[in-house]
Amino acid sequence: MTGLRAQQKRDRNKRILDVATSLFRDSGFDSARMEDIAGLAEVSVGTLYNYYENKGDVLLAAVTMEVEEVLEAGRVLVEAELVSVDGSLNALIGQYFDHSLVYLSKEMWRIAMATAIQKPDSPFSKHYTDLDQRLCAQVSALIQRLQLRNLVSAGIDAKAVGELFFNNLNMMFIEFAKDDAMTIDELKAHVARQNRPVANLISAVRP
Amino acid sequence: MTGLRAQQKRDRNKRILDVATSLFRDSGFDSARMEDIAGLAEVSVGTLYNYYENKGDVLLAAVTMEVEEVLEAGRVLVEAELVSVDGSLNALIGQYFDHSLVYLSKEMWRIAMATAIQKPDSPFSKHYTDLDQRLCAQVSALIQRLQLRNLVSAGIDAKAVGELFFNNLNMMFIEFAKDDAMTIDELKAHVARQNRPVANLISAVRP
DNA sequence: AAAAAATATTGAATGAATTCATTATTTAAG
DNA sequence: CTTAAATAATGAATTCATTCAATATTTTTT
Repeated sequence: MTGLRAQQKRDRNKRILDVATSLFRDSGFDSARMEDIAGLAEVSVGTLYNYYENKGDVLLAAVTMEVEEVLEAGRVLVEAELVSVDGSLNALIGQYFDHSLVYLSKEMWRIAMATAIQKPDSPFSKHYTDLDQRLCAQVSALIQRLQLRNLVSAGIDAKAVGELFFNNLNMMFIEFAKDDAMTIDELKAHVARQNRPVANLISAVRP
Repeated sequence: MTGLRAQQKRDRNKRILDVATSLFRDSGFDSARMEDIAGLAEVSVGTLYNYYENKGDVLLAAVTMEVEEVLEAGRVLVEAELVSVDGSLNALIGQYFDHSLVYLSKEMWRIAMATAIQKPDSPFSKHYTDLDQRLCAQVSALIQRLQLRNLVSAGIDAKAVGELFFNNLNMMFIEFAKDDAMTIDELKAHVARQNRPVANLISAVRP
């Protein structure tokens, strides 16, 4: 038995998250009022605030679900056949970007990222930051695996280079979210250009 | 003659900015109410909103002044004697970081960055983004100058590498602002480690 | 120098997020 | 199976950012 309370909590939480995600996507973040979310999820406003510290936190929770999926898909790619530094890196990063607008709008990303920066102590911000670190670790893991396969030169600090690549793609994703006119393909191309020189330099020449 | 209106505008604007900067630093962003800022600056709330679109914009204006100073100091460094890739890069970046907490608190940075992301169409957000681009261009300019001096290998895409370095330091600065416990020295050390492998790889071996 | 047009200022009104004292429900103890 | 303790839900009240119609000031025109 899970306990009645735990069950009810899970149910309410799911309802809140489902309702909020649709509202944010369909009406935009600002137009979705906490009262609306509470009403549609059949809880009171007070209860809503029992589950989430503030409106931004509700959004961050939705984004979080999305990133978990991206991480899982990325894990598969890192384990897969590795061809070249440039190729594998672009495949992984391209996958991140392709996944980003499936459930979420650019506006939702903007507000989620802004909230994570603005209130770093709120529980969901911490969770979001943790996801970022796992994504970063995934890029580093890719470089390390390429190194094990002798596709990256031995002397290279793979972790450091992975962080560099990740921070770059993360920053570029912020630029992408800020600019409604920018397409995913343009984003990919720009990041690929930035990565190329370093990817080439760290590539080991096969004996 | 400058015109009475223009003069009054400049005066009011200065008062608002001075008052707001102190209030944000001393009482924190949330505790500083728009009514307080207006009152101390001797204008009405309505007028305050004539000068700035929203509360975040007021903060962004303060941050903007600060970044202009950093840019100017950076310009001097880029023109100065260049020693090595690693050395020059760390000098420039270290300068950025050292300057960052002179007038502003970490909280002010967090909210400024969050606002710039969240409302990319507001005039001050555009201005802030523009400053970021100028900082980025400055890092690229450094790499290009190192290349002219034959300290960076000829074949390298200096602009791309500069962007990579910049996006990395920018992202790391966000992490720094999010973490109240992190010191500037820790930030510098971490970024230096991330840059080192690439700095070494692009360095030309002097003939 | 009066009138008209253009620009700015004002603060009360609005609306939405957030708080909190009260009330209700669930769980644990006797 | 009561009773007490612990948790959770509630929504009216509060607090602020933001808006806007009315008013005032400055500039331009005649």
